[in-house]
This record gives sequence, C-alpha cells and structure tokens, in this order.
Amino acid sequence: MNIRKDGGIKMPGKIDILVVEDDEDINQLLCKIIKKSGYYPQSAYSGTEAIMYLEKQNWDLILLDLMLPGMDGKAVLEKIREQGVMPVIIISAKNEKETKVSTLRSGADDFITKPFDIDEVSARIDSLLRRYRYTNKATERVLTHKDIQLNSEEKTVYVNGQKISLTVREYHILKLFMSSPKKIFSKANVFESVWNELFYGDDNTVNVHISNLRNKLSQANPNEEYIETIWGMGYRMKS
Amino acid sequence: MNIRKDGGIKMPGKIDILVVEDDEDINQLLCKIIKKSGYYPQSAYSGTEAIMYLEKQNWDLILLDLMLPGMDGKAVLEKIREQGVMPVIIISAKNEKETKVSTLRSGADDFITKPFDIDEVSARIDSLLRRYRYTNKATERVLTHKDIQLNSEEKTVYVNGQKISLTVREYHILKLFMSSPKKIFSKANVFESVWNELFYGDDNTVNVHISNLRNKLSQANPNEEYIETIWGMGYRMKS
DNA sequence: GAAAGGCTTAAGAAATACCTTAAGAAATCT
DNA sequence: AGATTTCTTAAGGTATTTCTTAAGCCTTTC
Repeated sequence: MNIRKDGGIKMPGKIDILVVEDDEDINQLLCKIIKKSGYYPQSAYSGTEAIMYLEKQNWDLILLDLMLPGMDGKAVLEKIREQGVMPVIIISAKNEKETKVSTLRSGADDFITKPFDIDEVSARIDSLLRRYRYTNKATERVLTHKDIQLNSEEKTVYVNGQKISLTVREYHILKLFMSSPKKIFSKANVFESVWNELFYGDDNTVNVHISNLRNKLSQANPNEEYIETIWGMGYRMKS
Repeated sequence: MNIRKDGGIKMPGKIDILVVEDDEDINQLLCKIIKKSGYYPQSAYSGTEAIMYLEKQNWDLILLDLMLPGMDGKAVLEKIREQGVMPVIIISAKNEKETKVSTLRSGADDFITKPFDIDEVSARIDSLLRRYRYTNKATERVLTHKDIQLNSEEKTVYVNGQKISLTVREYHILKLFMSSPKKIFSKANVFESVWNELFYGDDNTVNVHISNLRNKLSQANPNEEYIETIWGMGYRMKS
C-alpha cells in the first residue's frame, strides 16, 4: 500500500497534515484548503486508517473529526497523545457543547465547527503551526557546521564570526542542508522541501539559489567550501 | 459559545485575564475595564466554559462570579487551585457576608461586591497583579533598550529623555518587541499577540501601526533607528 | 579528446513584500 | 451629542527578492 503520494521522506521544513474525516467531500475540501496553504495533506477516512498513518510517520498537525464510524474519535486522540506532542484541531458538528468542552479538556488544541469557513480553517491551521513552532523546544534552535552558525530563533546566520544576511529562500536552503549535514539532497528534494511544490524536472532555480548562497558564504570566508556538489546526485554540506 | 479567536501565544509581557460571569452586560463591562487597563480579557459565561479556558492556557488573573448557572462558582475556584497558583478576584452580590468569609478562606485573593465602582475594579486588578508579580519576578516592570525606557507599571515610554505618548496598540507592539529584543516577530506574531485575534493573511494594519510607532520614536530621537525590518521574516528591535 | 549532459554564473524581467499617506469608521472622552 | 482620538482600510509607490533565460564551463562517458 502506497501511503504517500509523493513517496517523500519527512523533510525538515515540509509540513505534513493528517486529515481524519469520514465524509469524503469534507475530507477532500479540507485537503484542498491545506494544499492551497502550501502544506501536504493526507486523507484518512476512519479511525483505524488514522492510527495506521500515525504509526507510519510523524505529522505536523492533525485535523480530527470526532464522529467517526467504527472507532471513536476520542480513541484516536488518545493514540495521538501517546505518540507525543502534536497539534490537533478537532472538527465537529455544531451544538455539541458537551463534546467541545470535554475534548478540549482531553488535549485538543483548537476547535472548528461544521459548517466551517474556509478562510478560518486556513487561519487556524497557520496559527496553530506558528504557536507550536514558537514553543516547541524539540527543534534545534541553533545549528552549527564548521564555522557556520544558524540561529533559527533569530533567523540569523554567522559565518566565520560575521553575520551574513540571506534571503528567505537562501535561509531555508541552508537550514535544510544543515539539519542533515551528511545527507545528499537532490534538486527535487530541495525544491519540494523549500518551495513546497512538486518538482517538474528541468528547472534551474535551485541551481541559481545555491549559487547565490555559496557566494554569500564564501564572501564571509573565502577559504572554505561549505556546500559541495555531488555530480548527478545533488548537494550536501562539505564535511 | 465563542471559543477565543486567537492564536494566543502566551507572550511575555502579555497579560491574560479570564472573566467568569454569567450576566452578559456585567461581563462586557468588566472586559472593557480590563482592556482599557492594557490587559487582555476573555469572557466565560458559565462554570463549564470557565474550566475549558482554564485548561486551554495559563491566565494571569481570574475574575470570578460566585453565582453561576449550572456549576457552582466554588467548584471553579477549586479547579483553579488544582491548576496552580493564580490570582483570583471574587465578584459577588452585596450582603452575602457568609460567602465572603468562606470564599476568602478557600483561596480567593480579593473580593469585589456588585454593584462595583469601575475605578475600584481597575485598581484592585492592578494591585493584585503587582503583588503577584513582585513574588513572581518573571515579568520585568521596566524594559530598556538603547535610550528607550518602557515602564509597564505606569505604561509610559521615554525616548532620549523625553516622554512620548503612544496609543494602546503602539504601546503593546513596542512592549512585545522589547520583551524579546533579539527575536524576530512576524506580522502574524505581532497581530495575534497584540490584537488577540486570528491572523488572516494579507493584512496591512500591523504595517501601519509599526509605521506610526516608528514615526513617534524617531520624532523623539531622529538619529536612531529602533525597529528594523527583516525582509520576508518580520520585525525586530535593532541592536 | 570530443560529445553530451549537468552545473554555474550573470543580467534583466517579474513577482512579492514592504512603506507611506490619507480618508472614512469606530471608539472614546467631555 | 459633539469633539477628539484611535483604528482600519485602501491605494500608490518603492525596494528587494525571486525567477527566467541564456551563454559558458566543467565532468563524465564513449
């Protein structure tokens, strides 16, 4: 069974969202909203399916309908909490006041009632992701490689003692490389991770940005080579 | 039931106050007073709702009416104490002498009787926060950066020796920046923190307020640049 | 060592993010 | 209720980044 459509590994910077909702139309709609926001949705149509996905990989956020056939939504929620700390937004029909209170109590982070406003869903997802990234200590705050220091809190990069200023794209690329310094990233990897879009073969933009990034890095320290090219494979931090 | 619309990151320096009162008019009035004092109120109209909010996040202070429909106010109070140490002000109708003694005994910090005087409420809130903050010490009362001095007790700001007058929004923005002077705040961060509402993407109000704030700051000292723009990322105090 | 395909670089075009201003709306004060 | 302050919204302009293109360079392969 092929779970991920893109066959993708969970990249840093790529945001995966699991949508647990039995109504097919609503599920599709939610996925559409998510995709439009630049994240990667995955549909699950039952509690059992949801749990399978939960065990398969980590998720950055979960949208969970409480009224599921078979397994109860609450059981899924418990499973999520077992799994670790993950942002959860509960979806539920209106006027289920009792449910609302008790689920928020049992560890949901936010709440959306059906019928929902598309923009609101989008905004709540964004907000929750921001909130988690703000408080989440799990992600390293400072990445170091050779004499590069990348501070993801201040979003600053120091090379050879001096601060260099990168554009957002350059910053994300560097962060991607530094988060797995031994890994080789193909152009497709970089593109899909940083741009959040599917990579369609013959594109030169990643090349260009890496070139610019290299320039800025070597401007701060001309004696070092930081990003190496693995011919026919991709790029990697030079160790 | 209106769950707060915020993306409420509990930022340092941002003071959240929960108002538990079933009478809608009184609740609104209290919220108004609180807002005017520069804090962030959240209405709860029942005991169950109150408890939900209690479990959702931490609160700096709670205003609690004892006469609630459904769940008793005392039960809420117990729940509060379970949750940890939080300042609580009890609101209650006059001439409930019995109640006054017993609730103060059960862990309330202060007591206001209806009908109340607006200034008195405001004063009691300030006083109680001050008392707690003295022992807490978590929040600085005077923030300093370059030649800016922000006194959160008096809610005054001095730049280059001279006092400048800011609007409430401007004040909060500046305070947010100064509370973490090295951190970059995105527009969404600023909006959700200062406005306490969900951020819906393409909004210009933060821009405008920051522009106004910059004008006022540079009017007091034209030679300095206090708030810098990090392109594509947000804003930050210039160091 | 020549051809092929991938890589790098530079420059102009397009897109995006940001800043300022001003005017109307809303809230607040008197 | 009228006056004042403050907030929001919209529009036009500026700055910066990002994308595209194309030409030249380098590595591999035959």
